[in-house]
Amino acid sequence: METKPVKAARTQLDREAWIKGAIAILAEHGAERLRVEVLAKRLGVTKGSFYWHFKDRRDLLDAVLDYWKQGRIRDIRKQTQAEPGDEVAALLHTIEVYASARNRKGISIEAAVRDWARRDAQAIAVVEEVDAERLVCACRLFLACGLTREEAQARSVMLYAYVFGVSLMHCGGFTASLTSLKAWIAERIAR
Amino acid sequence: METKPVKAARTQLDREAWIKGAIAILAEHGAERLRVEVLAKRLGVTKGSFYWHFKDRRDLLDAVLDYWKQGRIRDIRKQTQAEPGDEVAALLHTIEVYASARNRKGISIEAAVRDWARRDAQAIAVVEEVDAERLVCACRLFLACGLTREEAQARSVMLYAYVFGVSLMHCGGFTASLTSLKAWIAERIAR
DNA sequence: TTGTTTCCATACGGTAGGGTATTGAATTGT
DNA sequence: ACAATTCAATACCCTACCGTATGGAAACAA
Repeated sequence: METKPVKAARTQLDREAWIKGAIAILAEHGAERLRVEVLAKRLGVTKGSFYWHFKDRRDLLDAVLDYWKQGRIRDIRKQTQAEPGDEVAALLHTIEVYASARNRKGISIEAAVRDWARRDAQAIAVVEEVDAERLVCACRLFLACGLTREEAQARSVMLYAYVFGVSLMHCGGFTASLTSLKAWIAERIAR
Repeated sequence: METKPVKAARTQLDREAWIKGAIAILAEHGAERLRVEVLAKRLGVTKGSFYWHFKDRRDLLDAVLDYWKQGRIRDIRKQTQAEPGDEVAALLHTIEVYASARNRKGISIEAAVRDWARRDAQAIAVVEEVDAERLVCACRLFLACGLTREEAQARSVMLYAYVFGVSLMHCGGFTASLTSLKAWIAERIAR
């Protein structure tokens, strides 16, 4: 159920393979438990290999952060480009992406990075960059809907605060109607 | 700057003193780094003492969770009792509490527990109980404002998702107007 | 006074993990 | 073919912890 050494038809490992493995552990166990020996075991090698690709553990962590940042910014730009008239749909889609069950992995990574950013300076910097990109892109969509700059900014902050917040809530009592509740909320934020 | 052994005029340590120290570490470094030797050093004793008060580390963690749960539920009930007509004020006050700079400690603990609840079963259970209490209390206020049950539930979820989410965002670009943005958002959620 | 209880210190064994040094094997270049 | 490069295994050392065993000192009780 865990730590399955992916002994598959292995070619050599490159830096990116290590980073992807690291992100998997990050999502499952958090940055604190992202250890090089554990990661090596998961990749089916020993840490002797790790220290050929990376200077030390910190080097890996920085690489993970950078990799994540690039991916986020790419996705955000893609999600928020909308034909005139489709802006609300793009906003609703953005909200839906973060609530979607098929995006569990991405949400786990997001949560892990954000928690990481509560203590690590480098993680803070990366999260700030990604958040800035998100807010700018969402803001552009709201402006295209004819809102004032102030309201567009406020709604952008509200949108992302909501999607991040709801991902770490445990609303067991409301589970029955949760889907329709979320739809109601999305409408109130985006429209 | 850290790990200052509080060697103050020490009486004996009781269970609660250990729990309070543990919560301080939890807020600063997260549950993962809440270690008994570190905690003991912070309290100016050795772990020999710890294992007199607690069976093991897990025993401490459970005690911390229970202590936090009781405190949260007490505060929530206090914050959400409002005279008829003051419901909106109570809701706005609730939002403000979680955004307040003078509540940094409480917010740190909240974030640490929520991250903890992404892996630990006991933490999940506690967060579920606390969230349920929060949602019920907020819902009651919204209902008193004359909203439908559906809308009251949706707004409650939105309220708490927002306050938790905004606490872990890094909206550097919008810092200038952030205060007024938050006020706008609070109005839109509570009114 | 003399147990007894309470709280803490010391010492110990055990595991996990970071980082280094060295060797070895496979691939690639010439 | 053979040297250089690339990637990985092994063997170490060292630190941080968890948990236990045991002893000691102070407070309290008889």
